[in-house]
Amino acid sequence: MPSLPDISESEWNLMEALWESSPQTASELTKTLRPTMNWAENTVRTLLTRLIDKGAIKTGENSSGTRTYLPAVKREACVRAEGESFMQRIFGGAAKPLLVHFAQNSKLTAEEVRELKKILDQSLNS
Amino acid sequence: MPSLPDISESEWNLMEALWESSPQTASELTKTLRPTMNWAENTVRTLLTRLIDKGAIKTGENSSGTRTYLPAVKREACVRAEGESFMQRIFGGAAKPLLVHFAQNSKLTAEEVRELKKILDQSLNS
DNA sequence: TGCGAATCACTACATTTGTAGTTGCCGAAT
DNA sequence: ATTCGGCAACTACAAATGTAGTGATTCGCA
Repeated sequence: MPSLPDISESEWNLMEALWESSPQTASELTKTLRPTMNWAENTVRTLLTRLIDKGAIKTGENSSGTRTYLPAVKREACVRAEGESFMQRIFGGAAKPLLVHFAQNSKLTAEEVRELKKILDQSLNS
Repeated sequence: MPSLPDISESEWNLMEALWESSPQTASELTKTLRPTMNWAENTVRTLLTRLIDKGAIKTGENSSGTRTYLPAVKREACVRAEGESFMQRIFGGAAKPLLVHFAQNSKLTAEEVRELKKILDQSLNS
């Protein structure tokens, strides 16, 4: 178990951009994120450095010799870790209350409910 | 919308203790939390002060004139807020992917699955 | 009636996070 | 060669968080 790094909220946005498409250079990332985050490029660079320190991303180099960045951890694993941590913090680690909570607090379409029920079933016999 | 305060992880533990039983004095809380957190009483007091500043708790006084603390916000509301924020951060605000994720990553008993399905149904017609 | 324990109000201090700014270097276009 | 725009390395700095320590008050008890 590589024991995943702790990714902060701002950092998470960066990671999403990289999970979505990588490698990217710092300036590419800045442009990618501009619509949502509107960060200065230096902000992006700082976050990149921190993510490298944390071991969440690695670097490479593109054809023109510019440094590129790419994830060193899988999104799914990070999502699981975040989910675990959240479930622990708020629901004492119990999945059912969590599921009940979100089921009750969300408006779902009939179709979504159908899908979810199917998944619930699969979470049993498989 | 009272716009709930931002409660940190350590603070959340304190809140849980108060939601569980209140009012409590600082030293009572310290004892209550000792098994789980093992905090110095001053740590508890600092957190209490911060929670007051944030408007998450209020104070009273017990029969012997010692200050007591009690929640100023409802647990359910805070859970909803935390849940919203988590769902936003990790699942882009979409409930279905979140539910799918936790449904897939949890081992549930047949009974729990039954219950959840019922709740999913109710989340529709009501 | 001074003392030790409990209660408070302040202060402390390292980390983490959010969000940049500053400086130095390098290569391509005047 | 000068110059200017990227790129990279460092530095900055305030707010939030985790986790106490110190000093002043007070109140029951020896």
